[in-house]
Amino acid sequence: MAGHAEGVTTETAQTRTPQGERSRAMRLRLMEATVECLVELGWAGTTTTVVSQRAGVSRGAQLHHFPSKQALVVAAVEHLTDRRREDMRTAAASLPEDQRLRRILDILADQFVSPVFFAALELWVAARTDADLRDSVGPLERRIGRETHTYAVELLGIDESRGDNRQLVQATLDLVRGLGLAASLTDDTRRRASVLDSWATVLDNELER
Amino acid sequence: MAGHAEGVTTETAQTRTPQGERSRAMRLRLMEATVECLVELGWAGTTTTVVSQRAGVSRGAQLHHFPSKQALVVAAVEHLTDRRREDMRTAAASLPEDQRLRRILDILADQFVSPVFFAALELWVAARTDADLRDSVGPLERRIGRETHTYAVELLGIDESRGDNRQLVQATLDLVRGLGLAASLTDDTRRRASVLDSWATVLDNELER
DNA sequence: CGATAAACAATCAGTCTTGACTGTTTCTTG
DNA sequence: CAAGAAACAGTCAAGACTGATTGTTTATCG
Repeated sequence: MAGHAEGVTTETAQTRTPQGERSRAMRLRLMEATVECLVELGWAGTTTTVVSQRAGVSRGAQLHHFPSKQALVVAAVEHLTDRRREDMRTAAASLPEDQRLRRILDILADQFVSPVFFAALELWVAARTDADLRDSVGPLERRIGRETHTYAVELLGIDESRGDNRQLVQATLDLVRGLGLAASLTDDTRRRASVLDSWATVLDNELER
Repeated sequence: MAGHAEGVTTETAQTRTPQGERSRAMRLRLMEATVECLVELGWAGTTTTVVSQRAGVSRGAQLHHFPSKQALVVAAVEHLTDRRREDMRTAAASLPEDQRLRRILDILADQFVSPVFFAALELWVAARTDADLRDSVGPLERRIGRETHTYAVELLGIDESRGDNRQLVQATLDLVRGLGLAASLTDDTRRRASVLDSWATVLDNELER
């Protein structure tokens, strides 16, 4: 119904969302659905069909945005890193003065028992035996590792160049990764807390400040 | 028994292997092939067909021994635990006197960067989102965890009830697990060695003997 | 206002995996 | 030695997943 003389562009676009906006929202929905699927169904269970259904996006639209499962998943990983960063920033914002070190460990450990980590874990493991995926995930994971490391150093407020500080931070991150892996199969919140308690005192003794 | 004609049994069985023997050998081949497939191809790539081909066993024979993929994989996990135990025993047998602690860490860490661990990792992750598999793998993994823990305590020659010793051993095992996970994607032998170096000195300081 | 291009929907064909079925060989037992 | 049971081989049908193809709607530009 082209009311032949209306303000053409201005008035017809009353409730219309610009295509760029919709496109971005759709990409976001797809990526978040991908993450959800990874967490709930694992790598093998995360089929492109399931993702499209969960995202409420038609299969064609999905393939328009992400031409392959590979592309979809890689984008989802990218998206994941942002969420990880955000989570950490907000948690770190409200750090109390007392037991600061112990709280920092909790923040770091939480990174590796969260659904976000489980999704990343699925990718991680799948990438081990998939060359293409490894090429995408490997560098990305290294970048995240470095980011997390420098952020941990920042939180702890230590000088990396002194003594074994650098190795201790790395060990801490490897430790929480191991704890996260254990948590993926069994809920061992209590054990984890006790291990972190001990580790906090150890770090307090061993870090050079 | 058929007195006069015993030549029958003895002579006809010249090159014949008893069926129990063959059966066991075939089961073993299937399980080892399963482990190999898990390591090289990952969980999704480990199809029953591929396993049977690699084991040189017909598909029918395979299904005779293991009625489903589930059964095959669970059996392979059981088999895995034995290999893990053996590996550790043999490695621990030749422990030198000097730098004993550091060597012990290597033995433990090797457990988690070996193909054996990678195969177990595939199962571990797959079990997270597969209820049936989790019921089989969960208890088993806990058992192995306990075994490894007591063995580590034995190697270190410490009293678990003193101080934070118990937590420190657990942290050590969680650490090497985290290191193993990192190693699955990127070969970071050097970094791992440096982290373990620091960890050794930490343990040396913090363990109560 | 008309045309072009992008976004989207729906369907379909090819491939792979699983586990069941049927027939053959090998061992054990009376 | 014969009969029955177990081990084994090969084939096949059902189901699922991926990605390509074709047709329709929506936005932007001349």
